[in-house]
Amino acid sequence: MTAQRRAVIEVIQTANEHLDAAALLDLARNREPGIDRATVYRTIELLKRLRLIDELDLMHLQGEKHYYEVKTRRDHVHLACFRCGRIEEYSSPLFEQLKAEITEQAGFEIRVTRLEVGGNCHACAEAEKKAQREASAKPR
Amino acid sequence: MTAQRRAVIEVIQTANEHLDAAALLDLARNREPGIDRATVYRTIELLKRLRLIDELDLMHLQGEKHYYEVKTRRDHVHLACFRCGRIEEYSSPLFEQLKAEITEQAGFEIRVTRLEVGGNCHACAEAEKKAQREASAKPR
DNA sequence: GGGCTAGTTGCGACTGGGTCGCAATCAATA
DNA sequence: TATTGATTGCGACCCAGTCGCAACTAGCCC
Ligand SMILES: [Zn+2]
Ligand SMILES: [Zn+2]
Ligand SMILES: [Zn+2]
Ligand SMILES: [Zn+2]
Repeated sequence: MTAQRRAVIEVIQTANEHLDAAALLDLARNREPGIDRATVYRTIELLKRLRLIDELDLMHLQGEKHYYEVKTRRDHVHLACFRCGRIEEYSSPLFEQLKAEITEQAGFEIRVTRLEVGGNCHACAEAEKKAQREASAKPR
Repeated sequence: MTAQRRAVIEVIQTANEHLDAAALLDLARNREPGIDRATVYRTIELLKRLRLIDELDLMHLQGEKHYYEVKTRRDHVHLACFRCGRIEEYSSPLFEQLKAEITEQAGFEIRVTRLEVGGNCHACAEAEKKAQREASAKPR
C-alpha cells in the first residue's frame, strides 16, 4: 500500500460523478503531486481485479474513454442521454432477477455486469416532442 | 449507395461472429480491394446512426476494440468468458420487461441498449471447480 | 534502527484504435 | 450527358492506454 494508491482510491471513493482516467489523474495529483499516468492506470487495473470498482463505457458519449465507480451493493443501469449528455442511474429488482436467470439457465458464473442504455432522457424527450409539434404547426 | 458501403454492409450481414473494425476492413477488401480504413469507420458510424447495427465492447476481453453486429429483432445479452474468451448470446423476456420498466418509470426514451456480462462460462466454471478440488485434495 | 528484497513507481517511447482535412472522384438526378 | 452534393482515399494526426527499464520503497527480518 503506497501513497499513490491511497490517493487514487480516495479520489474514486469520494467522487460523486463518474470519473475517467484523466480526471482521476488530475484529482489524484492534488493529493500526491508527482503521481504518474501509468500508475493511475495500473491502480485502476488492480482495483478492477480486486472487484472494488466497475468500469463503464457510458455509451462512448464523449470519446472512447472509460469511467470508473466504486462497486455498489446493487448493480445499476446507466442511462445515457444522447442529447444533453446526462447520465442517470437506475436500479431494479428485475435486473437482479435477470442476472439470477442467466446464472441458472446458462450456467454462467457472473463476475461483472454492465448494462448501459442510450437514448433521450425524460426532459430531452419532451423537448423534442415539443420541437416537432412546432415544426409541423408552421411548415415551410 | 456506393460499392464501398455495399461491401461493408454485406460483410456485416453475412458474418457469423462479432467483427471488429479491422476484421471488417480485411473482409471488405475481398469484395472491394481499394477500400480504406476511414471509409469503413465512416460507414460504421452511418449504420449506427441508422440503427441498423449495434456496437459492442464485449467486456474489452481483447483490447479496446469495438465489435459490430446487425441489430436483431430482440436485444440479447452478451456473456463473455474471461477464461476461454467465448462469447455467448442470451435473450430473455425479463430483459424486455426491464426495458419497458425503464421507459415507464424513468421516462427514458430508449434508442439502444448494451448489456454485457463477464465471468466464467459453464464449461470454465466446472473446470475451475475441478481444479480447486484437486488442489485441496493434494495440498503442498 | 539497518539492511534486504519483492513489489511499485516514474519516465519516455510506443501501440493501436479512431479521426480529420482536403483534393479527387463518383452516384444520382435532371 | 452535364451538374453537383456526397463520398472516397490518403496522410497526418490525436488520444487512451501499454510497456520496458532503472530508480525507489514498503514491509519484513534481524
Ligand atoms: Zn437529455
Ligand atoms: Zn454509476
Ligand atoms: Zn468501450
Ligand atoms: Zn469459458
